[in-house]
Amino acid sequence: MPELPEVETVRDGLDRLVVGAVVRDVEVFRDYSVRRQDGGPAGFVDQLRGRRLDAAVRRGKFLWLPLGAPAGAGAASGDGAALLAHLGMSGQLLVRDPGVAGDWAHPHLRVRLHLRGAPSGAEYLDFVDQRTFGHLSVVDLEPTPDGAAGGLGSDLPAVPEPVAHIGRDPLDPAFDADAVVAAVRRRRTGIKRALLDQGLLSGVGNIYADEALWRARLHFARATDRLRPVEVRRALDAATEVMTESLAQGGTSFDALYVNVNGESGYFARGLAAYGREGEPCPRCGTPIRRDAFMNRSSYTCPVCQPRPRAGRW
DNA sequence: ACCGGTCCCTGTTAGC
DNA sequence: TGCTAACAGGGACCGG
Repeated sequence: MPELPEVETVRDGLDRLVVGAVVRDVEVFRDYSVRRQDGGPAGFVDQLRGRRLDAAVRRGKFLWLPLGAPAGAGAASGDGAALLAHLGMSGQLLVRDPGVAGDWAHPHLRVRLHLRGAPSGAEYLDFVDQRTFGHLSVVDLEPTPDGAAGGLGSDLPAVPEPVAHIGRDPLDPAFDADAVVAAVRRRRTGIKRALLDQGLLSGVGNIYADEALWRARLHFARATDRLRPVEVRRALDAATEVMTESLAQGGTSFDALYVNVNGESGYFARGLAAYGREGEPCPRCGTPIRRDAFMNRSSYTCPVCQPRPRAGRW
């Protein structure tokens, strides 16, 4: 599934390959993929057709392309609008070369944008999504409360309305680790729940939460209000490290005209110390990794490096 | 305001 | 072999 580093790889690809293009036409093959759109599928098409893709911006796992009017048309009103995308767990954005696009169609193609004037010469931007947890919509931009850039990839101090309540992610230059440490410690919950809470910080999913906690040697159930600041900081720094390393590996594995996100990057083949490794030896101490049910999914820990807190003592 | 549980969706895999 | 059930998971949403 696309984690933050994969989404950043996609953002970078869109920045290079389709920013500057005008949307000639839009096809929606699966209404559910635009379920968040005001006005439904017809509204989606109407608000996108004829607009120019002006930038590629990301915060956490949300990705958006601010929209401009095509050359010769009047200026946009207000803070503008953007094409917002969330890839969910199986979404892909595929930039199609006219030489191979032809009648090529993926079985899970949900939305197709027809482009004109892309710097890469690409003809289509395809949204492919097997499990349809992802979605696209055209939304209004609103100013950021702190006046800093809304996300990575643009200096525009604005974010899509659905992103406004999401915290910055650890790869954002404006990410304030000290402030996040303090906010985490004000919560009364477990550390993993806090890491996954997009309101505190964004972009950390189940996999990276487990990897970060393994690196920081913290059990997922440790109480946030009883952790020392240095321990919370260690978890945040570990999350940043894991994502930075993954980005370095994933960013080079995709073809220039095929911006791909399918969870099969090199990272998953060799980078994971704990996640998905039940029964396999901890890379640090050799103890078999343990799997626990947690929040209707799984958590992987080393029972020695990450001892479970005992009630009333931690 | 905070916190935790449930649901959305589909393809793959495990188990009977 | 064929069926069912579990599983993967971010975030909207809802009730306490």
